[in-house]
Parts: sequence; structure tokens; C-alpha cells
Amino acid sequence: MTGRPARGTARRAEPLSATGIIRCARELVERDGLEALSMRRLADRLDTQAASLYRHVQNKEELVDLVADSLFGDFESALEYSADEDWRATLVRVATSYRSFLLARRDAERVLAGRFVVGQNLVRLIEPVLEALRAAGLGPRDAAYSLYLVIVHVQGFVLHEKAPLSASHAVGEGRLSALTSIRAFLEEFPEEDFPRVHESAPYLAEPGLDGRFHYGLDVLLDGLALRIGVRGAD
Amino acid sequence: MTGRPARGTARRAEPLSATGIIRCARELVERDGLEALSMRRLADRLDTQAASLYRHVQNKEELVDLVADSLFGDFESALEYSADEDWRATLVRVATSYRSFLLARRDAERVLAGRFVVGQNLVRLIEPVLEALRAAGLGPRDAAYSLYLVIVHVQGFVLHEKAPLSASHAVGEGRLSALTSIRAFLEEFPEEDFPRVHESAPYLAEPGLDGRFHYGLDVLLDGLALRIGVRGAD
DNA sequence: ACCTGAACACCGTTCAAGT
DNA sequence: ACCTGAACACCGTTCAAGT
Repeated sequence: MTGRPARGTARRAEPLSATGIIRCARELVERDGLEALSMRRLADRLDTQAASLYRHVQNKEELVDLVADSLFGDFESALEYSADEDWRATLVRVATSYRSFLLARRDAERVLAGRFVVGQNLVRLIEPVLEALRAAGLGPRDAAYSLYLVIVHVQGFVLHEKAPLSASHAVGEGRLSALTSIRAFLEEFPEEDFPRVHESAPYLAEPGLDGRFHYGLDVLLDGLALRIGVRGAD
Repeated sequence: MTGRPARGTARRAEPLSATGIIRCARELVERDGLEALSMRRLADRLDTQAASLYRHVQNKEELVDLVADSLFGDFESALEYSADEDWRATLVRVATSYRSFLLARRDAERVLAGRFVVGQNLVRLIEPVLEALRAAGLGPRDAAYSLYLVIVHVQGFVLHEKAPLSASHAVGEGRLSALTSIRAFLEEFPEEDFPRVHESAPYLAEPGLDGRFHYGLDVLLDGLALRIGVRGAD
């Protein structure tokens, strides 16, 4: 291999640990996207062979699981807890922080999507939130369900928010201005047969999704408030 | 190629249309899962070459988009509309049907996840639901947001529901009985430091998710009811 | 004990050449 | 106009062989 002479004969500094592999994998995803994450490319960046990675990681699936856990760990340690909050403020803070977090890292929503990363990081994250819900008067079951509801909502929302528009609409035009193509498509439907689609078209194909996110979150929290009681009397 | 002599010299019956390709792709996913869907294997089943598929489909991404639209079409045409329903009954029916639908077809949630399949099928599906919400008194914006909220919720929920448990927990044991391993993991945390995780552990690692689904859906619809007014007075 | 090289069985996509 | 064969540039994973 004459292609990478810069490193010379020096071996890599670290002796190829699992954490080193995960850190490198995260850098790779952040820089080039999830589809760029291959065992071979990762090995290349670590100055080793793909086969060597299998000494530290069972397979690619486990590697992505570990990357997911690492991402989740970042989110957990970035969250700050203020004790003098009511349950609603806590859930709003966690939900909006989680959304911002997922929006900020490349392909994070796809790495985390449909992965139940049960580990230290998750436990540390949910303990104070469960506490807030229990203090508000919910039982252990409802507290668990409610927390789960918020997390799944945010994850599902961001998955849609960051999704590339389906290829049929993203034909030639630019990134998110393909939304105007969708809006036009929706407005093309005859108003007599599809009056509701017609009038809601602008809201179904909006560029910014902040309003939609907070509408959904508010609806959800209003529903929880009914179960908790207006003033959280325990 | 001596490997497939059964078909003899006969060409395939149909002249390789886009719809034929999509139908075959769906059968392949249903039988062998999403990772079995490759251009080469698909071509093989159609008695042709992978390269020939590119005459009818731009690339694999578009193929999966078309499969998603086809799936969505099935769901839309399976839904029946009874006019004498209130908005809440309509949303419950759509949400539970959508969940059952996603649970019933192999990998459907992954095909649909984060894909905004805007087409005829979607429009036909949402028109009557939007109508129900408008009739209940919501404006065009809130109707759109509310419908979107329910769809995203179901999709996010099922994505978690069908997700393979992260590899670290699904080590040796059977499919869903790995849940007991997760529950044990959660209960291992010291009760003094993590009392809430401890007490909620059984609910965080349940085998059946029906209760959780309906809890979430009810919370959500309760929240919407507040916006609509108890008796839907428009 | 740890890593390498090479191989196995695959991928998506392109394109000159055929009919 | 439509399809084929062959090639290009990749994949994940395994395993005998090396140090």
C-alpha cells in the first residue's frame, strides 16, 4: 500500500480499544454520514485491517448499537437538571433538548431510530424524569408510559423532520424547496373532491417544523395534565 | 447459467413493467426481509439482469420509495369509513388499524419509517380524517397538525415495538424473552440511587405493548379533545 | 493473545455492445 | 428501444497463518 505514506512506519498510538473504535466510528458518521460507515473504511482510519475490528466488536450491528449508546450518553450528560421545576417544564425541556440534539448530529435519528439502547446512559437520564412524574402524582406504570410516550414522539417526529423527501418529489430541485413541489401536488387535487387536503396543503408541506413540533408536544402534555390534575396535587 | 433450468428457454410472461418490479420487490421483502431486497436478487426472481431494472427505476432508493407507496396504498384501500363516527372514533380506528397493518407486514415499519410518501394513496387516506377534524371544529392548520401527530406517533411507536433489542441484551437468549434480561438489568440498579427506575422496571420492559399503545393514544386524544371542546361544538 | 492477508460470497451502478 | 455481459468499486465476515 503506497497510498498512505504520511503515517510512515509508526503503528497507531492507541492499541485499538473498543472505545477508540466507537469514537472513530462516530467521527466517520458525523463527517461522511451513516452510509459511509463500513468496517473497511473504519479500519482504514484506524490504520488496521477490517478483520481486526472483530476482536473488539461482534459485528457491524453491535458497532452501530455502541455508537447509538455513545450518542445517547452525550445527550444525557449535556442535560442539566433544575430541581425547582414542575413535571411539565421538565418534559418540555427534555423533549426540546432531545429534538435539538438529534437535529444537530448527522444521521443521529437514523442511528437511534428503533433502537432501544438500554444502558447506564438511559437509566441516568430517565431517573429524574420519572421522579418528576411520580412527584406529580402518577403511579410507576403511568410514569413509565408517559416518559416513553414523550421519547417515542420526539424520535418519530425528528425521523420525519430529517427524512429526505421521497424521490418522486425530490426530482431535480434543491433540498427543502422540494416542499413547494409537494404543496403544489397537494393543491392540484380538485377542490370539490378533496376540499380538506386542499385547504390544509400549506400546513402539510411546511418548511419549518417548529410550530408543528410544539403543537404536538402541547397536545401530549395537555393529555398528561388531565391524568395528573391541574395543580399536580399528589 | 445452468443453475436455473426449470424455466427453460421461455421468457418471462410480463414484459418487465415498473408495477411488476414493485410487486416482486414486495414479495421478496415479505418473504425474506428488507435486507434480502437487492437489485440482483430481484432481477433473478424476474428472470432478468440487475442492469435491466434501471430502465424502469432510477435507483434502489426510488425502488424502496415505490414499495413504500404500494404498502401505503394497501392500507388506504383496506380502511373503511363509517360516516356516523365522531372525530375521536375516527382517529382511534385509523391509529389502531395503522398499527395492526404495520405489525402484520414484514419490515413495513422500516420501509415506511422516515419516508414521507406523498401521493394519491396518502391524499385519499387523509381527506376523510381531515374532514372529521374540521367538522369537530378545528381549523385547517390544527386539523393538519393533529392528523400528522397521530400518524407520527403510530409510526414511531411501531418502530420501537418491532425493533430488535439492542445486541448487548439479545446476546444468547430467545427473541422477546431478552426482555427479561433488560428487566433484570434495570432492577440491578441500586434502589437507593435509582428508586424510580427500579419500581418502573416491569413497565419499561413489558412483552406486550398493547397497553402502552392505548395509553399513549388516549393521552394524545385527550389533549386534542381540549382543543376541540368536550362535545365538538363547532 | 492479538493481528494480518487473502479469500468467500455478496453489493449498487454504469456502459459498451448486442438484438 | 430495450436488454445483456462484463466490469468497477465497493461490501460484511471468516479463517488459516503469522508474530
